[in-house]
Amino acid sequence: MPPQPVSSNFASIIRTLHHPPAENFKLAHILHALADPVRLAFVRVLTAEPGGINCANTMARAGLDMPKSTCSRHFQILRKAGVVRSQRRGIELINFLRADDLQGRFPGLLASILDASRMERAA
Amino acid sequence: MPPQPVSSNFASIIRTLHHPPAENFKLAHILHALADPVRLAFVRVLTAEPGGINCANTMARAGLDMPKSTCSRHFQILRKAGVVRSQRRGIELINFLRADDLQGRFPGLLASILDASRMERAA
DNA sequence: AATGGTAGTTCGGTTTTGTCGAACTATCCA
DNA sequence: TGGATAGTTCGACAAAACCGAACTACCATT
Repeated sequence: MPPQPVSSNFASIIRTLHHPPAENFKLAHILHALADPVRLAFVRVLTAEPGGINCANTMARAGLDMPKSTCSRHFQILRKAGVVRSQRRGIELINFLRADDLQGRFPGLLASILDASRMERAA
Repeated sequence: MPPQPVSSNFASIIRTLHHPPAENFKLAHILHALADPVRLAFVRVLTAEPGGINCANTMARAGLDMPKSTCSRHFQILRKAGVVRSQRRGIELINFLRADDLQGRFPGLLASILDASRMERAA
């Protein structure tokens, strides 16, 4: 086949950022996504950032430090479960909590987990 | 050392069945324990059995079949997280949901997860 | 107190899942 | 076109899940 002149660069965006529709959320996946202190900390940060926040700043706000690849993987798990939506804004990837989708699919679930998380931190 | 005449057989019971006190529950452990369809099914069964239910019957009521060792391990994870209390009754091990302890430590958490689980099943 | 039966745990080997550095891709700016 | 920044993917290694087999605990009978 002939060589591609320039790699069409939106293909990879589509490949990396697939978000499940709310009706396909699986409870087990959501609980697994939140059953990790790092990811739960990320979600707590996201609740305070309705305008979205990028990966590196999420780590900083959570007071955590880790390799970029690990952070990326944590966000990937949150994304695949439906907890987070990510969209590119310029050079960075902005993450949003899918609070409404979660509330619609499993009412009260996220709120009670976040309550529990804050309670545990406060103790 | 001198040979033990008869192995003191309560030691192993203490070894196998250690239940954390409610104030030591970790949210991440509880979510991890419940982030598995099999264990979540077990917990749903336990909610309907306030008098406790043994391992084999829990599987049966959940409509599941698996090796004993796998079932044992699932209950071990639930136990270590604090979701379940197990006590020997004669030949069998009876499992109870620690609903009150969970409610005391993380109010509303278990209820919302069970609601979500039943909702997902019903759909 | 030996035998046998039932309930469940532990062990060992294999498979799956998580972690992290290195290389790669996407985007912006000069 | 080059350099800088943000994040993803790859590959190798480490940790955890799975299941059959062997083991322990308990009860009942003899």
